[in-house]
Amino acid sequence: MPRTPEFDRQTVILEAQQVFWSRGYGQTSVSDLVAATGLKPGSLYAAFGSKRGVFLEVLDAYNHAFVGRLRALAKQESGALEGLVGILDEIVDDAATGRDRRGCLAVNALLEMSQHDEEIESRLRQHNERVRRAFAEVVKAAQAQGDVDAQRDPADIAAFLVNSIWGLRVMCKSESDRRTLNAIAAGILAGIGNRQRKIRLRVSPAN
Amino acid sequence: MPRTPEFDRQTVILEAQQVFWSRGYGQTSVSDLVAATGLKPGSLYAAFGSKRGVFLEVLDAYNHAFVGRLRALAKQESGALEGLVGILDEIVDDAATGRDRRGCLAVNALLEMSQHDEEIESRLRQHNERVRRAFAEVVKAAQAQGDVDAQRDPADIAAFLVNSIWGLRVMCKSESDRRTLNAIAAGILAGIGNRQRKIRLRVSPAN
DNA sequence: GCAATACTTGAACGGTAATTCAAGTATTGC
DNA sequence: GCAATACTTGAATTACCGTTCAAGTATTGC
Repeated sequence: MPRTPEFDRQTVILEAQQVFWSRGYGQTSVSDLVAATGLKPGSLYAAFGSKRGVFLEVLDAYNHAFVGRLRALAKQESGALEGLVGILDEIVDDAATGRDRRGCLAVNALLEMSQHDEEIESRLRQHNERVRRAFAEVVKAAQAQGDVDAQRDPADIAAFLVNSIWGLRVMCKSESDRRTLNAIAAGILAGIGNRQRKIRLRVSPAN
Repeated sequence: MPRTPEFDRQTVILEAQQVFWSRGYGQTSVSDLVAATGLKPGSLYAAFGSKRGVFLEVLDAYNHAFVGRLRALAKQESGALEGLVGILDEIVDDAATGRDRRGCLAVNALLEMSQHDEEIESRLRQHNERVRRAFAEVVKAAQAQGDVDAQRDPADIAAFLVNSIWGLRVMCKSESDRRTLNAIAAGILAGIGNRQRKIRLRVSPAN
């Protein structure tokens, strides 16, 4: 009897994610979402309730993807530190290439909205905690593998890592000099106690 | 002959700064500025041209104040590292008290506007460079005073410091646990090579 | 094919924002 | 005091945005 919906919810969310990520919440109009997803306003509102509803789902999808990646890293039997360095390296590379400068969707949302939208604030706080726990698991694995000082609390190291990455996610908006970015990454590795430099950042061609 | 203007430009800018800092650019309406400054729309537009004009001047004032503070620190004959730790400590304390969670006006502006406003982007890039140079001067002083490893490039350490502080300016939006924040600060100090912990963070009462 | 179902469509609505401008008003030098 | 000056005022203007809804349309089971 009923007609079946003509769109795939997850596809729509990923398309909307691109727009929100590039332009932020406030600068994204419903018209932009309509253009990006192909859904007309009525369908969008039937499916998600509001522009804000779309955004909340986009945020959840974003967090889920990143936490999933970290959990996979923590489960591996070796290379946890290499995995962390890989993530750092990727963020540095993203900043140095500097094509879009979109930064991190969650950081952008936190700064744009947490002040005046309690639901988004608490949602992002939950996301933040999940990310930090996931990082802590990876750090714990790296400690078990003898690559990170086992004396220090993994949660503390994870908090420092998240802080540093968030810094890079801001930095990428105005800095694309690879030498500078590598120096920052080196400082971060020193901060997690990797004094011996067992792991080095991949040195990419000069910027 | 002419009537003299009835307001003090700097006072108006500082009042506007409070509003932009608390609410961000997009969420601040001209009515908010009218309410905060006491100037009516017509006077505001006569004096600053546009809402954006007010914001640019606010941004300049903000940068000028912070850079001035750093330069004063660099000129002192001793205590450069203590000064840096003091700034860190202040930011941590601000985050832990978490009364307003306004973070850093420049970071907020960078994330909100740099993508779609080239003039603001380049202005903030200049500000960023000035801040980093000023930090580098303080680091140089700390090196001369024997408190920071003199082998490392002050500019690199400064970049790492700015990155870490920007991270904290994001972190304060969703984290106010003092233990966690102190752990982050400890990581930052480890990152600038303060292994011996000559300087400790002031330990404030539990959160 | 047909009726039932519910998805799709896009024009219209109400609200709000930034900006302008013509009228009002306070201050100045003489 | 007076005329000249230019600052102040706030209602009006223009534009856009999120949201709704009534009409249209495609799909399904029979």
